[in-house]
Amino acid sequence: MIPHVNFKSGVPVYLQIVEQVKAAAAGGNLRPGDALPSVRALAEELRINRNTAARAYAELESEGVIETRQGSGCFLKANGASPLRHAVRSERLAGELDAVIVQAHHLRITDSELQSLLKERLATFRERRDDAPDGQP
Amino acid sequence: MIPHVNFKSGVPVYLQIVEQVKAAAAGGNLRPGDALPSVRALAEELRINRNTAARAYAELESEGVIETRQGSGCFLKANGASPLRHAVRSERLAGELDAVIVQAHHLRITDSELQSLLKERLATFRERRDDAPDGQP
Amino acid sequence: MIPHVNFKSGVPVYLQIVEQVKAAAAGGNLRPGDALPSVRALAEELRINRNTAARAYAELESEGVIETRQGSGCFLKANGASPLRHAVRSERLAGELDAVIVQAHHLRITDSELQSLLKERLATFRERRDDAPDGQP
Amino acid sequence: MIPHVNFKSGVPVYLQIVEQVKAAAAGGNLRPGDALPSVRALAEELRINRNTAARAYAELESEGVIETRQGSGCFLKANGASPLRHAVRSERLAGELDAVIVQAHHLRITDSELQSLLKERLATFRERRDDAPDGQP
DNA sequence: GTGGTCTAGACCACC
DNA sequence: GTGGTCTAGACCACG
Repeated sequence: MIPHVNFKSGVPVYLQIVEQVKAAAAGGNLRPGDALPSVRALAEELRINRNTAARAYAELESEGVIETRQGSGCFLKANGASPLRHAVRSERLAGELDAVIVQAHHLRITDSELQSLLKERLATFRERRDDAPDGQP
Repeated sequence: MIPHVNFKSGVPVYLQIVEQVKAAAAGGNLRPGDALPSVRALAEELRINRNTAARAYAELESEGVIETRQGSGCFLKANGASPLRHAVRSERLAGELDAVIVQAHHLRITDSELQSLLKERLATFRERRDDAPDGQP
Repeated sequence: MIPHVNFKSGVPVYLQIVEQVKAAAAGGNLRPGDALPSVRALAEELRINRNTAARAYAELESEGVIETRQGSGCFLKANGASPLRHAVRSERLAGELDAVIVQAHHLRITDSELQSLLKERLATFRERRDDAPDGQP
Repeated sequence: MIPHVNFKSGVPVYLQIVEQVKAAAAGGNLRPGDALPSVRALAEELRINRNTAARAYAELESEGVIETRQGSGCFLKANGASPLRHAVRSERLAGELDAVIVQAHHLRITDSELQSLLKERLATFRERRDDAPDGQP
């Protein structure tokens, strides 16, 4: 699983990597236990500084998404029990949803269109997970 | 309509203002034609520099949310026809939704919980709009 | 290539820098690929704030004159194919020429004097370019 | 002779008026002795503040382009002898020409194209002057 | 080391 | 009175 970075987007490169690994984990392209490329391999592949790659992995580890085992590399962790209570977690998500709702309003997208869109995107993710039963094919 | 800012959140103050004005517009607390507080008044109220307030308004104007008239102040624009085609707009929103879905996965919130949450938040917004039929009374 | 700024002229410092870099590029003192002084070095040299220097470079980048690479510095871009059609470009220049013609009239400089003056200035520029075949030696 | 202003251009309204009056004088649409609209007529016509119109006229008067006679209005002055020596005047113009040359370079317009363009624009101005032998027709 | 962002103060242009 | 610009200081992100 090699992320793809856009140097001109203004979004920090290390964050682009973080987001893509998280998205791959959510979408099933990466499954618990799967190995990620080594820091130096990733750096070479994307033509980025090794520090930048290391920073992305450090961020992912601190978020509990991956696990680095000295000498063997980085691996996707199981989507373990979150340290936060369910109510807290859904509250956090509610904040993000509100932002999406606000933007939908300014994009003149109706409530029901938004709900359909969510349904559609969820289906896409589910499909992707089912198509990749053993991690990246 | 006076936004409320949190100086310790790390989120730039001017962006907090932008988001709150957009949310107020989407939630019905601000209606097209309504005047926003002047740059000076806002700055004094929030104890921030005038430039910070001005920057928030500049950003809102560049996003097409407000209109600024020299010497008279800033006013909420009608949520006019977006210059983008509908397909482009919903694609843009889909990207944001995907990010929410990814985060939901990492927060271990199921698809159906997410859908319920969206429904609930939409209801909250609708309610707010109906309670403020003439702007904030 | 170190620009020279005049603090009493009333012209914004950052714009003076922009103009001088553009003039150096046109006059051959700077050639594609040449490095510009770093933001910090330029600021120190001219005794200005780093932001002022950075703003000049930002403006130059947005005009497509230079290219800025994180961590390495700023470099003069090749005077690449303009995104505008030739007709549009010469129309834009015509507007500037008209302004010069108007001013010539108010300075009571005749048409033929103006034409000679242009010829003379063009020769000066050409000479400068020829004297600096490898950037400023 | 009623100028036309563009409120969205960012250029101060009073300066747009100044430039247009000067251009009209140079192009022959206004001739020495011609009357300009009164401050209040101009302000009403363009839907601008009377102060803005007055400021434009003040600027024109201080540049020696027009003359205000209390009670009778504003009139275009003869393009009187400039207080500056010829050398100074052509030096000033040379600076403006240099700026045009630099921009021509960035617009990838060749030296000879620039010279032709000047010739063409001068011809246009001359023609306009000849077509309007008695001021605005 | 590099460039970029956010906030701020002073000043200006406009109505 | 209104909003806008320029310069500045402190801090951050990146390589």
